[in-house]
Amino acid sequence: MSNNRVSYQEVLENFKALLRSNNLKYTKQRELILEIIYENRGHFTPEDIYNLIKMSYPDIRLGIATVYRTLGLLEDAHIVSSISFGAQGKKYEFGLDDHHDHLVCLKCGGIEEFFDETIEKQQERIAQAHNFKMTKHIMKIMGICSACQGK
Amino acid sequence: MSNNRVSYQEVLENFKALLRSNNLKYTKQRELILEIIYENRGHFTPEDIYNLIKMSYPDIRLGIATVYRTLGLLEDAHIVSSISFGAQGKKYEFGLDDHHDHLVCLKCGGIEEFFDETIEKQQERIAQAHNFKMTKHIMKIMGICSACQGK
DNA sequence: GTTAGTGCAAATCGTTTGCACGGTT
DNA sequence: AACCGTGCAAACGATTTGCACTAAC
Repeated sequence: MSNNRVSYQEVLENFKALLRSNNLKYTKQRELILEIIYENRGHFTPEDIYNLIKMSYPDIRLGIATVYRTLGLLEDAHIVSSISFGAQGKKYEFGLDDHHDHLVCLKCGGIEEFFDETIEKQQERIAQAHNFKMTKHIMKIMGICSACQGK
Repeated sequence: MSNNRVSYQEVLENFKALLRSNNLKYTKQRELILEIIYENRGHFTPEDIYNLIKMSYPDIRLGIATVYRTLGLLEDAHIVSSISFGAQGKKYEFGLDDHHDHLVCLKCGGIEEFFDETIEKQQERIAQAHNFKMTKHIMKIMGICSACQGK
């Protein structure tokens, strides 16, 4: 599902251009956050990302607030997308919000992704029928994943 | 969508029986919370419910914690169901979780409900294809409702 | 040198919890 | 009388914010 075709160089250049055109500054922290989420494909909490960077780059000064601020930036720019877990916070993943959905395991917390054309089409039909201008949709199927069913 | 066929008397008796069979006590607070959410059909935050009760019954002692505790109870018993809005909390509505989904307006915060057989079926197919034991699913279509599109 | 970004700690917000008191059974 | 439920206030956990300092431009 993730967009593996885009090289990190390309992603980084895009990000730099975006920063430039918004009078924002290019900092080591911002680069590292993007790099970490690009390299370690998967779904991470802001704290996960903070810890990964602290581990990989012990000498870089970094506060959790910067991680939150940068993730907001990256999400607005559609470079990363997030999935919400209510009071338990959000998880972020690299990639544009290409309308894929999630299977969430209630036992292990693991996340599988899927894309289903039938559902996408039907959502558009429903929105139309309600005269609703859809900008986003969320679908989560929760249950027990195959790996956890044996336990 | 809501189950208007069930009378309040019936609902209340069910709730009382449930409490009895779990060695829980029947209190004025618990009754009022159920009553308020039954009477005012719609989607309410715990705070909404707290305020509604405070307004309608100024002489009843009530703490917000009791509202949270009772809503948890009612949700476990499938008497009410909730929809989550991330860090912004949950909204509760009367009625069993009969697998209906929501259209959420990003402008006015309003919620419309819908039920779609095609989507329900497709979700089951997807879960099966991933060997996933589905226990619950969430679907939210977000955008601008018809009323807000003029503004 | 100007402006934006940072870490830190304090603040926020929805929710939960410990506890002594009060109500239900 | 026994036990559960309650309100209150403090605790919580994820996130945001005010601020003085630092780094990018």
